[in-house]
Order: sequence, then C-alpha cells, then structure tokens
Amino acid sequence: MPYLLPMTDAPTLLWLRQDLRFDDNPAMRAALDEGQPVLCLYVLDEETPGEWALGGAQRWWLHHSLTNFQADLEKRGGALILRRGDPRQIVPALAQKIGASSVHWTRRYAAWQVDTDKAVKEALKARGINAESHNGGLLYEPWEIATKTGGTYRVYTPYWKQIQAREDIRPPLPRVNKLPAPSSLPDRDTLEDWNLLPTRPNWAKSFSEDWAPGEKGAKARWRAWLKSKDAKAYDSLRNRPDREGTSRLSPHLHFGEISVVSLWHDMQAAVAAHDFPADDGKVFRSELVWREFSHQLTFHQPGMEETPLMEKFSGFRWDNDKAHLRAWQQGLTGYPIVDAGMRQLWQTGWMHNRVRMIVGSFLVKDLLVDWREGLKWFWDTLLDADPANNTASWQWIAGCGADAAPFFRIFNPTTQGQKFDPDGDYVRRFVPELSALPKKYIHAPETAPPLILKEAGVKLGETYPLPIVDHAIARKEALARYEAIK
DNA sequence: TTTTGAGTTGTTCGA
DNA sequence: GTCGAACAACTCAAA
Repeated sequence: MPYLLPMTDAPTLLWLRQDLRFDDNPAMRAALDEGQPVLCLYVLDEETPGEWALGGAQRWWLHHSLTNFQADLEKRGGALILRRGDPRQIVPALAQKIGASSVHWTRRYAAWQVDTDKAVKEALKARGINAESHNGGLLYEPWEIATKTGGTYRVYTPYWKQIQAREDIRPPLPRVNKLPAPSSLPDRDTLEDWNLLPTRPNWAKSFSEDWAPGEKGAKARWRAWLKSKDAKAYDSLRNRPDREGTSRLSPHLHFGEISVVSLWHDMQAAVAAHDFPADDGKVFRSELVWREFSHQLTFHQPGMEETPLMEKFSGFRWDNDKAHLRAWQQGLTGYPIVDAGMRQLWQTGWMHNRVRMIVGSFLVKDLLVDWREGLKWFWDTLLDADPANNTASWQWIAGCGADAAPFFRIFNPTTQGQKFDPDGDYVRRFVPELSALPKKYIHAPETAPPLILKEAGVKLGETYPLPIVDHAIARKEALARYEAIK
C-alpha cells in the first residue's frame, strides 16, 4: 500500500495554477497516486516577458482563493509553498532541492503559457525528474476536436455538433481527502508578502458582498443556482442582466475552483432527474462549449491577443479618442445600459454577458476605439479575466474574429437596453442618478420632457451626461470604415 | 475538386 | 404596432 512507504522517499511536487480545487483534479490525483508525500507549489509570475501580469481585480480573487485553498489543504495534512518569480527557474530548482522524483501540473493553453510549460518540462527532464501535465481545465484538449480533414474549427456550430455527438466526456475523479506533505518544508513566501489586496484606495471593499472565492464558494453558488427559478429558464433569462439568469461561475471556472467536467455531468444528471428543463440544460452546456471553443482558438492561433483573426482588419482606421475611452471606462457615455455595465464591472468585478456585448459593440463601433483597448481594460477589471475567453469575445464583437458577427450588426444601445432590461431595474441599480426616471425614458433620458427630468432630479449634462455620440451617426460612420477595408 | 449549405447573441426600413 | 426583407457577400465545413 503506497501510504505505508517511509516518508523519506522522494516526494512529489504538485505545481498549482488555475486548478485550486480538490474535486475532479487530474493533476492532484496523479500526484497522490505516486504514493509519496506531495508538496504543493504556487508561483506568482510577475516577470516573465509575454506573460500577462495578473489584473488588479484578479489579484484580489487570488489572495482569497489561495487563503481558502491553503486552509483546506492543511486540513488534509498538506502544505503549500508560495514563491514569486519565473517558474522556469523556480519549479525545476525547487523540485531538485526537495529531491522530487516527479512534478505534476494542469495544462494551460495560450501560446505564452504553453512556451513556459515546455521550458519547465525540459529543465525538469534535464535534471532527471519526471514531468507530467494533465487536462484539468477543459472538457477536451484543443487537439482532440478536429474537422473531418484534421483541421481546427473556426465556426462554432459544427464544433458544438461534434461535441454533442461524441458523448465521451470523462467522468469526474473522486475528491482528494488526504494529501500528506513531506516532513520538512523549504522556505516560502507568505500571502501578505505578495500584497495582492488593494489599499489606498481599497476599491475592492464591496467585492466580498458578491463573491466567495474558493472551491467551497464555487460549489455553493453552483448548487444554489441550479435549484433557482431563473436558472430553469436559462435559454431566455441568461440574456437578462436584471435577473439571476446566469450562473456567475466564470471567476470560479477561471481559477479552477470548480471543474467544467463536473458542471457538464451535474447538468446532465439534473436533466435526467427532471430537476432541470432539457432545453435550458442544453443551452447551458453549449455556453460551456463556447469556453472550450475560445480555448482551442487561443491554442491554435498564437498571437490572437494582438492580431485580428481576419487579416484585413489590420488596416482598420480607429479614432482611439482618449476622452471617449475614458468616458466608456468610467460609465459616463450618456447611454444608460452602457454606463450601468461599466459601473457594474468597476463595482463588482464582473459584468453580465449580454451587457459585455453591448459595451463592446459601443466601444468598437460607436466610439471607433480599438478592441484591444477594451481587452486591456477588461483584463485589469474583470475577476474572470481569461486570456482565451476575453480575447476571443473581443475579436468576435469587433467583427474580426472566428465566426464573427457580420459587419452590419451594430448594437443599438437604447433598444438593447429596452429589450433586455425592460423595466430599467439594472440601470437603476448601477446608475442611481437616473433611478427616479420612469421606465419609458430610463434607457434614453435625453428624450424625456423637461418636466419629467426635473421631477426625477436629472439635469442632463450635469447630474448625468448627454450621449457622447449620436448612435445613428456613429453607426453610419462605422459602416463606412468597414466598407474601406472590405 | 467542386459544390452546396450554413453561419450565437442585430437593426432598420417600408409595407 | 407588427412583420418580412435587406443589409453584402465571405468563409468555413462537409458531402
């Protein structure tokens, strides 16, 4: 029996990144199956060129997620070593120092992440240490889903059809309940050393009202949402920012606090038990597959964060007006649904998906600001900022990505607001200066009669901005710019 | 190889 | 107010 082996035997190193969980964790399971004590390592990489430094919002999440993970790990007899620096040096050096015979980790798929992992693997092999990476983040590896001719999918629907037809997603692995650490531990940082939490000002102070980082919080949210009334009308309510129509699991999924494989099977089981409508469950699973689709694109299209998938877009003429970008970031565009979304992002670290599309379309097509500016802002402010999802979605809304919207599809921020926030509740919550406006005018305050504005305490241009651009004019200009690169 | 069918998330115009 | 057509033609995937 492996656990009877003497503790002096070579330990195993488990290098954790975006897999901070004990349920269905293939890398953790494999490390445990080595039958030796396991040392867990997390490396904060702030120096590798090309590696995107963690955004501000995600630093807050990581602090809490690691705190909770560490506590859960210690309950299981385990130990977490925190180190800061370049993993290509730290991982092999630490593995050698503790005399590890093997190192396990969960794969990541953006080009620079793959490069880092390759370098770590080579350095370990050069030292005679076994290195194994695992799929713990996706339903399928990016190379497992191919077209009939062996190519990669650039259109979502056939990709989704193939996954539906396969029905070979692996069952979840059992939860790890014990993960004994070696008796002596190497030097390590403390979380406090890393200064991940914002101070002066503490702009994240309200985050904890909305979020519970960590595996426990992820599971609680998933279970509660699955039972909720709004979830069971997912197909229609997922588009309503004023309702609890979406699962809000994205930050948990990003940090690997919950497994996408578990979500898939849980949903299937809920449908089979008649606890969840089959059609809505299918739409939810197709959203999980959108995440897969973005990850396989990132893997097969290195440089996607910078380069439009459709080459002709390289010549697009942007305005990149700094004042417009700033107004968008601050939620002061004069379009209530846009401003509500941008303020939700700032206040809660998250934005509803429908509203992400509206603000994205507005930035790119109404303000003619380069989608990469939007990508950067989201990277810094979103708790769920993910290289694959964030990049693929910005390219999609800009019209230059895979399966992108046709150029003439330009969202009208007013009608989108009326359609998806029909009573204006979402706007009232995040744009309080408009909260007294009747719903007829809540999405277009500039059309309200003076008396109505006065009664609602709104002074356009003072308490709330006039629209910074006229949508009808901006739309025509965007179409002309697209015409120029055709 | 060539052909055929189809493509997340929309808006506007005019009958 | 509602509805269908036009937007403009391109790329992808499969037969």
